[in-house]
Amino acid sequence: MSASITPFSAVGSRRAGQDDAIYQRLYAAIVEQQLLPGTRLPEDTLAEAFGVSRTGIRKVLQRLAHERLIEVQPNRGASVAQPSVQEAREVFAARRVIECAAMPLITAATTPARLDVLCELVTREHAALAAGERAVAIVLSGQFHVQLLALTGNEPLVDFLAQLVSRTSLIIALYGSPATSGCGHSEHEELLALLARGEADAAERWMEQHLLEIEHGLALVEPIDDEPDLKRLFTELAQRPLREL
Amino acid sequence: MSASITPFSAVGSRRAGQDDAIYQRLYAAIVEQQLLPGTRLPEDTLAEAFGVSRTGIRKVLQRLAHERLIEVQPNRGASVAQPSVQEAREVFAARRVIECAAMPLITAATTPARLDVLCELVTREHAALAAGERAVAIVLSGQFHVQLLALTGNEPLVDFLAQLVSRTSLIIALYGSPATSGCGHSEHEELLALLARGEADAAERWMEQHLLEIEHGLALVEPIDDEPDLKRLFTELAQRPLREL
DNA sequence: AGTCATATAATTGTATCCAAGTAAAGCGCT
DNA sequence: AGCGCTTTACTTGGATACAATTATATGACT
Repeated sequence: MSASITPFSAVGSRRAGQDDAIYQRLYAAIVEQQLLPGTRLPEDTLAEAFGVSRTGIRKVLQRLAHERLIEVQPNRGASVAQPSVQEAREVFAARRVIECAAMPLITAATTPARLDVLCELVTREHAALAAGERAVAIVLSGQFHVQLLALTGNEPLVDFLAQLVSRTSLIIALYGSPATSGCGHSEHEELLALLARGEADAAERWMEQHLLEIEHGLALVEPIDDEPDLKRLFTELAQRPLREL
Repeated sequence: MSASITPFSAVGSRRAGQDDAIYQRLYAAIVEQQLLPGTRLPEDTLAEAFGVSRTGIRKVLQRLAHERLIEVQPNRGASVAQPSVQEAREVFAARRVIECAAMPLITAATTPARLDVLCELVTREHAALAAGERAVAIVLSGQFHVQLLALTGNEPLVDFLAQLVSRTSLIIALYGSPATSGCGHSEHEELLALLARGEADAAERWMEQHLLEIEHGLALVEPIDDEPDLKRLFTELAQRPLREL
């Protein structure tokens, strides 16, 4: 019963074509962590699954590749992107630069009606969290950040942040513990309070702290490869004393 | 004798394919204002010109469309983008947010060797301007801004700014007078001096002023459509008294 | 003359086909 | 058993052919 997870950027006035639906489905599946990082995406399989030819699939994959949600190795095909530790750090650093710097503009553009929209997103986020839908909560948490920046009315900035937020979903999937639910419990509400009072500087500091907390809640260490891990795991397992289950 | 104008973003580790060369040529032609905004880009013509099939061309066009350098109307084809006045304002606003906010990071990352790289860009910009190559000067001026942000080492940010800078070329082509040569005469050197002295705050203020000056040097008014203009032009021309050439 | 409808030309959208490249399996050898 | 080579299967890369859509030009009608 998840709300429709649509890509944030409308990408101009390009009206939705046939393959746009395929894009949105894949996009949603990735950011909702149904397709985990590393999952291979063969063109044939997708074409068959969506009932179209490989041509249409390739267009969609290209778009996702440009948005860095999938990685395409030449002659090897596409798979859901696995951001490296450095990439992850850069994504967070970029988010800090943009979201903090835009905070004065956001505060200036705040109106009660617009606050309501954000408040509703927070409510839905809490509901998803309460229902145990962690992945949906992460997406909603990201949408909060995007909708927040949307108050600036600056489409290029919003599109770019939407991209960074999408990549953040991948990063959480890779480096987060099962407990990491996007942003902290009721932190977003704190920001709304600051905005309602028009405290731009405090809001900016809050955002920096908020993003730092999320980043520091991750285990940003390069995951070990499967090969040596398996070897060690087996020898370790062979030498382990037997224990009844 | 223009230096190779390559797209700033390396777009990951995706090694250059065959169509990447086509992309770079089209990219350069657009930002150098050889292909002016509004120019139609039929797939057949391009395919024939580059000696490849339409398949490869479409991939390139899709990428350019994603970067907002061309506009693709469904069933109508692609043409060089014509940013609206609002788009232009948003591009500049986005640049102000990013480039100003990143200035502390840039100042911190400044080293003499890196300043030399920037200084050389300024030199080449002046040389192009002196040689009357206005379009090249605009591109070099843009590269200065991108290389500046590259000091942060933040790839997502740099890629995004590169996109904004490219769009700035289009905006200048549409709303600039023949005199607008990207950035002011020897302004960039002023910034380098500030960076050398490590004055982060002054550098940030300088950048804001710099970008505002560029924007205000443009005639950001919606261009009149050709239709009524042509009618008026012809009647005006018909009633004009004859004059010997 | 102006306008609407039709027909034609041009361009894009999509599917299918063949070639090329890469990874994996199979085989023989040391 | 381990290592290297060859072959096979699979996947993508690119081109071509056909269908769909749009814009233009032509013509008849008001």
